[in-house]
Amino acid sequence: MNFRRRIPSLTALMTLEAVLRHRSFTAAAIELGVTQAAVSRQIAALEEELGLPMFVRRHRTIEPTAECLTLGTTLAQSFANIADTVDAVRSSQQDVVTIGATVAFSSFWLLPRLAEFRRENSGVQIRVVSQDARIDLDAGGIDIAIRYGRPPFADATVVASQEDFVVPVCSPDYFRRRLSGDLSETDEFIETDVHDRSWLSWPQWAEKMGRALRIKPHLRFNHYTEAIAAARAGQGIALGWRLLVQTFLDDGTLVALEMAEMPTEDRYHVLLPVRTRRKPAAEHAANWFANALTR
Amino acid sequence: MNFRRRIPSLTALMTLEAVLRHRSFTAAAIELGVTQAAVSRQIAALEEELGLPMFVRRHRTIEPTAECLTLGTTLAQSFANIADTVDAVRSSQQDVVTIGATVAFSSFWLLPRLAEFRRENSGVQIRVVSQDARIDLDAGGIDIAIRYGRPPFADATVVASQEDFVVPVCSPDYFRRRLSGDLSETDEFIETDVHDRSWLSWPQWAEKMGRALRIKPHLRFNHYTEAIAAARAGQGIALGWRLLVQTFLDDGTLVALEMAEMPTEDRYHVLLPVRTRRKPAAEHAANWFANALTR
DNA sequence: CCTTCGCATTACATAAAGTTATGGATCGCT
DNA sequence: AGCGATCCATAACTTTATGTAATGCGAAGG
Repeated sequence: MNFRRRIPSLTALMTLEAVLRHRSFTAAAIELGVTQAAVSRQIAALEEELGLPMFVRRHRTIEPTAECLTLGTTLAQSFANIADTVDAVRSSQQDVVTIGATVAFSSFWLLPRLAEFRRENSGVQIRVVSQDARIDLDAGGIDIAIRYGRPPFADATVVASQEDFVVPVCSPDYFRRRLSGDLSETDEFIETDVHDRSWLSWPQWAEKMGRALRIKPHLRFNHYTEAIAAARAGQGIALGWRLLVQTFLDDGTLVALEMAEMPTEDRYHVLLPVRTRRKPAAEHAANWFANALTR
Repeated sequence: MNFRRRIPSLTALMTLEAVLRHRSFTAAAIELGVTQAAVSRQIAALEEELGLPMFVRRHRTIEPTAECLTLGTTLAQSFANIADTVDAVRSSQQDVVTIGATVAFSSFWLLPRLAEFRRENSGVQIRVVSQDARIDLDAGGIDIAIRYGRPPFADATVVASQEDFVVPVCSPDYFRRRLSGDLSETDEFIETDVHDRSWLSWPQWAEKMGRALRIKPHLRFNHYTEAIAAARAGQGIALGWRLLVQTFLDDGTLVALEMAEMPTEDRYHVLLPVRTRRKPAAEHAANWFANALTR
């Protein structure tokens, strides 16, 4: 029962199964995410180990040997059984829903609403994965993504979407300290450095609002959460995405400097994966958050 | 069907199966031939990957989780299937040596010598593939070929070669019935129709021997074995390749009509494949038959 | 209290796997 | 006939996965 001694390299066997299915080293390499040379190496090593050819090499094509067909059939079945069981075991965590969002969205919008979600859905655990890098739903592991951008999304189905508005915000204290009136170059601006085309910087905001204003940021941060924290601490004016800063406007730790709010071109989307498995709990949670987002 | 993406490290899965069977990291490590630390590492990595515990660690003992039991059952079955199939594929070929030769060579030379080979190599099975069409060693499935022709052969390495001689042969009965002396047009000639440039027909023999003889064959066959059988049955004279008909000359069922034997331009070759894998048993058998051929 | 035992962890070593660059062979096309 | 395309093979080098030695921790039992 010592499988380690009886079975050749499982990497090579997995490679064999892919080559046999594709009838091509190159196509198998693409699926496996390695180079043709790596596949050639694995097949050669396996043939050496078994003392048997697996493929007859012909010009631009290969033919499997009888032994290869025999072995390949078993491998395909065995790997499918293993993969299915792994999937089943993973999804036995049926009641854990993993949500992916940006750090700012997660902090400002999602977390304050988790308590309410939990009260209404006591049987479901939420796990939050926050990262500013784009969440890839095809990679699996994420049940719901909340993404800022414009559809269509190759990896996702849009459950709901919500536009937003941008408005300059600052603390009440800063508001009292400055001269009333329009923004001017004597104001202290807080900028967030985000290298994403959907992001809005201060100069872009001024241009879109038609302001003849040369804005030189007084403070710069690489996370929006920090920029907003600085604004709330009275250190200047930051651009506020209404949906994200609404809780602070409500509790008075931030005030809007203008009545006019500029609509954003991009929107927030609640997304479900198109290619990876969906849990029922995840679909239910997605609907809940979609309602909360569009309310 | 991309198993590589769906299945965690197969090394870790194989480790899990062993740990579950032994209910012990340390005992599994011994079976796997690694250290306990390596096992600990693999299980930890798998638990991390799956996001689930596989074992509950207790004092000096471990208990598998329900998920571990589920997964372990599938793994044990899948690895057993793979191992059994690998074993079957290996042993189906390891001690079977397949020799390819023409039907005539197989019948007249090879088969009479198989008994002796078997006596001296009781662990090796010989399988004979006889066909008059050329044996392609590149196609696989043939371990040794015995081929009549001239090197070089693109698909083969020559282990040994042996020239032959051609001589007219007939049965002793036919020999007594004919007028003594040179062959004449009153003799009954048995011809074999073979469309191969290495073959020798009666007119070609007469020309090469400088005989002013118009030979019109009395009988024609498409297999040389039949031509020789007809000659032994007293129905005429056939061209005899010494190596092939030697056993009949020895047992008296055929006699040579002339002392002069014409050397053939082509030779017999014992060949091993250059491109497909060689079995140790096949190389040994090739040497045995090479010795027998050149003896 | 001390010892034992079995898993956990860390820093390091190395085997296994993968990559880049290049070659060879055999088609098909001009 | 020459050239280009395509697909597998191979060698030298790189990266990743796996394994090891040393040590630690914790919970029993004597």
